[in-house]
Amino acid sequence: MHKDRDKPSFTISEVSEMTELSADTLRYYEKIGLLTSPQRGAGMQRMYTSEDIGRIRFLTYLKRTHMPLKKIQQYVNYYELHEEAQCFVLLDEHRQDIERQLKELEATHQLIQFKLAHFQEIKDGKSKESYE
Amino acid sequence: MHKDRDKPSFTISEVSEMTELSADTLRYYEKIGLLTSPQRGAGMQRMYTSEDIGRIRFLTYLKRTHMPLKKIQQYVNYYELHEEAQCFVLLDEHRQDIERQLKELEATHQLIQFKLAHFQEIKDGKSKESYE
DNA sequence: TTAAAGGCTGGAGTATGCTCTAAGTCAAGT
DNA sequence: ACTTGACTTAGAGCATACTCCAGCCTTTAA
Repeated sequence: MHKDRDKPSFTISEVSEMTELSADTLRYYEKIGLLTSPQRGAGMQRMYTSEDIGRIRFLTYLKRTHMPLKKIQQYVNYYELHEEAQCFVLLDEHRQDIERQLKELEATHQLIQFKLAHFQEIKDGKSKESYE
Repeated sequence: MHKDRDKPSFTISEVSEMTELSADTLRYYEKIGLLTSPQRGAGMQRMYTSEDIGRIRFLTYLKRTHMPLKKIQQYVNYYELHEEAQCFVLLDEHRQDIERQLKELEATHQLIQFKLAHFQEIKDGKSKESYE
């Protein structure tokens, strides 16, 4: 990290470590428009600000909940154009999708607990010959 | 569906409709070993039993909660070999993964609710110029 | 001054999970 | 007899999301 009386800035490998995204992935996200190009330093090196990192963090929240990169891209686009109504729509759709995912995860979680109990019984020898 | 005093059996297109998987996907799952080959009828047509459909349903629970097909394949393999201990391990790993996913979804759900409220305020004109 | 470390670009390659196509078989209805 | 429609196969193609590579440039330390 580089400081000298300006805003702190970070190299790609520092950001990579902080965000757990590879440098390649960070460059890829920039290429496809998920991240705005950061400032460049000596020799064209990317210099990320804390704000850039905040955006990356938000983006990874969306990504980890399976928002497709194309949709994140649209969101970023609208955000940049200050089209809040569109941003709202996209985020609200994703909220609904998250709620659907929660339901599926909960249902499957139950089912798996049930199956695990079943295998546990077999392990304990409580039911020698009962396969479903 | 076909009945004539035997067990009921279903064609691939019937199963496709019931499970919301395309016929191509069903054949693909069979090819990679996620599904055991069903009985064949006249002209080599697949004849799925209710039990087959039960397996497909279980498999889609796993798939919808992001268990990789390779891992489902391993599970099916161990299941067929009656290696319950291995089945247990794989399912328990997936249970942990589901719990991780639930946490991430819940965190992101909160974050999005917050952002949505923010966009709502902008829409209502309550905060004209505040971008984060 | 030179060599190692780290970054740059464009583009090719990979993994996953389907999805589609071509060419053929079979059974039933007209 | 012949057409229609649903099925079969092997294999090619596609979308998504990376991941890696070659070849080059700059900075820094020895």
